[in-house]
Amino acid sequence: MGTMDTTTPSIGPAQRRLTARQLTMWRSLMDTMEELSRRLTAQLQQVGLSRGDYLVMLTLSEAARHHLRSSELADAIGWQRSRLSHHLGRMERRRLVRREECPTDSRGTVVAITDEGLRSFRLASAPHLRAVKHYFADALTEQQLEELESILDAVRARLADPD
Amino acid sequence: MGTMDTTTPSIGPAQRRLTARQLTMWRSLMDTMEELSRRLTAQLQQVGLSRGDYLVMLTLSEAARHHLRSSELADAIGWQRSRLSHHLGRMERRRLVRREECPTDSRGTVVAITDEGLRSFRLASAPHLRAVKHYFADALTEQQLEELESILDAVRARLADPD
DNA sequence: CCTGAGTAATTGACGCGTCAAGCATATGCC
DNA sequence: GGCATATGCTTGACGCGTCAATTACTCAGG
Repeated sequence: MGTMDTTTPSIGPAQRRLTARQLTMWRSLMDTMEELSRRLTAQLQQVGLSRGDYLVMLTLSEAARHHLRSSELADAIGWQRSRLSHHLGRMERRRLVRREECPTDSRGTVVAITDEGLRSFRLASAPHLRAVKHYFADALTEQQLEELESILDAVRARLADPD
Repeated sequence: MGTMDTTTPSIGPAQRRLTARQLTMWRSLMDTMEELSRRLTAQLQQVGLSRGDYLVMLTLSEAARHHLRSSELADAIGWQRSRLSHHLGRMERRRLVRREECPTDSRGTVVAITDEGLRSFRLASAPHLRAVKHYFADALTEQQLEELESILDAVRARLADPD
């Protein structure tokens, strides 16, 4: 139970258990990210959009002719179909997007951003990016940004690993 | 609008706008954290607990006599009261916690973890910590952990800043 | 053609989180 | 004491996210 573990001769994963330091960092990471996320959400909410709304409209606004197949949109933003369906339903009620039949596959749906949606997105965009810059980009040095990149790569490698 | 901005003589925040690199890192950070969070949630779900359940029970299990005032619990885990109320309601239905009148302030509530809750928490704990170790701690070098610490400090400083 | 397997998207149920409103009790001030 | 105000907690409404089930269509093989 002590810090030194005589049963594992320091091969493989450093220790069998998390060190106090690792655990602290983990909690800190979670806390910080959650607060950051809350802050960004609150910022967007001031113009009446959620983070999901923003992401959907960003993707649509960048797409050719401002529309995408529902499944392409889901893949682009990494959402499950059902999540997207629910979200589009809510967005459609607010006239931010429109759903149309897909001409090439009658099972499919094409999602388009409306003029109103585009206006709303453009209005939200500048303050949102400013907030990201303020809380994230301006907080870090170029050096730290690089370090973060390698940290995220390392974690993503773990997530991608089949084991 | 180009990359070089002649109006700001490179003082203050490096650029007026986010660089492509910063924006990419931001998206990467968000994506990675969300996936990490999903993974941890799924892991806990295998033993029938949510992340919230785990956090609440962890805190209670560490408290003197396994109980806390509702507001102390909320502060300890950084939740709003209403969130905690809702969550405790759900946990109480599943007999993981119990709410009792506070003897010193009749407005107050004391929350205690039940035996069943404690059993459930202990059962969940080892695999959960193993997952945190696997996806997070083992992915990073000691060096990276230090870098992450300073990165998180920098962001937290921004979040704490009044402006 | 017709059938069966696969695919696109939606739906319903339910847990979760936030906001605003509400209720009961405590407390400071006259 | 009695009132205003503050505090501790709960509630209801509603947006959000996941899972499992469902509907509607496509398409390959016979």
